[in-house]
Amino acid sequence: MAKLTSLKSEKRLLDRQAADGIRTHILEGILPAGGRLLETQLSEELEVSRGTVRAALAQLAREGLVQQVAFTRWQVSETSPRDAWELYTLRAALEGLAARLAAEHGVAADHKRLKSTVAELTRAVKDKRFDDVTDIDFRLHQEIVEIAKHRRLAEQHGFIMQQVRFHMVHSGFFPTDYAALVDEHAALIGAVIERQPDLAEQLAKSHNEAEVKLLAAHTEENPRAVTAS
Amino acid sequence: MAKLTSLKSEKRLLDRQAADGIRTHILEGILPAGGRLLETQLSEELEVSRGTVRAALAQLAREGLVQQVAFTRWQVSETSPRDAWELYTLRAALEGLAARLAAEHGVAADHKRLKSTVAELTRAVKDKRFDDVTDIDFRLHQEIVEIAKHRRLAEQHGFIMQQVRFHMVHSGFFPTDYAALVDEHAALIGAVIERQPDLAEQLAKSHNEAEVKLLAAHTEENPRAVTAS
DNA sequence: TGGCGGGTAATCGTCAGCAATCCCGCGAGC
DNA sequence: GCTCGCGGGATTGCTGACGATTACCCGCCA
Repeated sequence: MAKLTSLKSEKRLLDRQAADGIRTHILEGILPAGGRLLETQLSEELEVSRGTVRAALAQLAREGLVQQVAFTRWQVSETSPRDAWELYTLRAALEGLAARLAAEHGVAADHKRLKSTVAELTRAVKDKRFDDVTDIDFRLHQEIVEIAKHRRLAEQHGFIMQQVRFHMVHSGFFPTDYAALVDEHAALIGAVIERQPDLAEQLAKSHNEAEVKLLAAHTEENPRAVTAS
Repeated sequence: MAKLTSLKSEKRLLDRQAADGIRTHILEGILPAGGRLLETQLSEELEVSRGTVRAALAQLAREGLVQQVAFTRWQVSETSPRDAWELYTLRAALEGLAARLAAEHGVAADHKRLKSTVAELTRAVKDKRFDDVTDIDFRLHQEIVEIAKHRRLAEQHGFIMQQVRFHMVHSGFFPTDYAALVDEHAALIGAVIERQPDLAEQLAKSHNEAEVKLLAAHTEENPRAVTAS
């Protein structure tokens, strides 16, 4: 059952390893939003050449975590309410498609996995392990996308979710109504398992719209909480 | 009224110019699908260093036009029916969102521009200038996306449309029912102008679904027309 | 036929260095 | 006081050469 993980791609492609390292730092909030990134400094810390660092930064720029100011500097992206709106609307569109496809193409094994993850989510909420809740939430959505068997969709969704995570870390926004969260996910997964594509798509979209409204309210109350200089 | 176009970003960023050059060659079909790309050869032809060529190729790989086989070769992407399905389903989701937003946020000037482009399209079909029809079709969808004022959506849509163009060139698939094409676009633009977000989204999606069905029929009739070794 | 090993060719990664550009502070001039 | 221009310093952009690593091809051999 357990898949073999490719022996290759272990050590190789140094630029991607470099990107992984920088990405982790950004996603964990160690590097502040808007913070500057120096090629020479990174190349010393990571012990790779400047060229490799440049390749890594270009990749991260494509992922939306880093911005390039030509001839001047690299910096960690900043977070604005506008970004949050873009992320959630785009996420809704992508996850709507993913939910539809998953409802159409999912097989028994997929359904089993989804049920298991929902159960995990429910348990984590009951136990008030809220850090775990967030992780499981992300994983659940990722599983739906994987079931959709759509390479480009999975890639785009991954980038978007990375930015969502980044935005959450730097804006201090987290879900509040955990009961509703569980209900919405349970309903979505139910629609997927019962092979109701239209309903699944609709639920995936409305789930995201609910979040974007919460977020809007949050940024109203906490204006300019994080935006750097 | 006319905006000033930035004086900068004209000549600079050699790696992007290199990417532009290679991209054009690929999109025009000069380089065959699956065709190999040699760093040394490209660097000679473009008269830039190999490092710059590598940066350009990495960019094109992120855009989906080129594939990297680690330590071995770069090659132009190949086209499969699966790719076509991915492109059209993803495109439907993105353009659905774009149409909805455009219907919600579009202003009079936007509506005027859309009407003008639809008129162009109608005229081109009437005159049987079918090359122009394809270009105007692409431009119309791009205008809707621009009206949506959604940076990430515009970026993703651009990449997808590039791949759609690539796939059309290499699979020899082009629209056939031009009357229906004009009707569908007119209906979509009408919904946008009349500010009917739900209808606009629905029309954008069904328009794409119609195309994916045509494409499926086409690849049934012409199996393996282009897929290289 | 199937496995082993060497040769070749291409990419991956490094390095030193120069060019191009931007940022910033200082001083001149109004 | 304010604006403007002008260098100097810092950082990125790009190059060329080089060695390291890897994949592919092909012949040898059992």
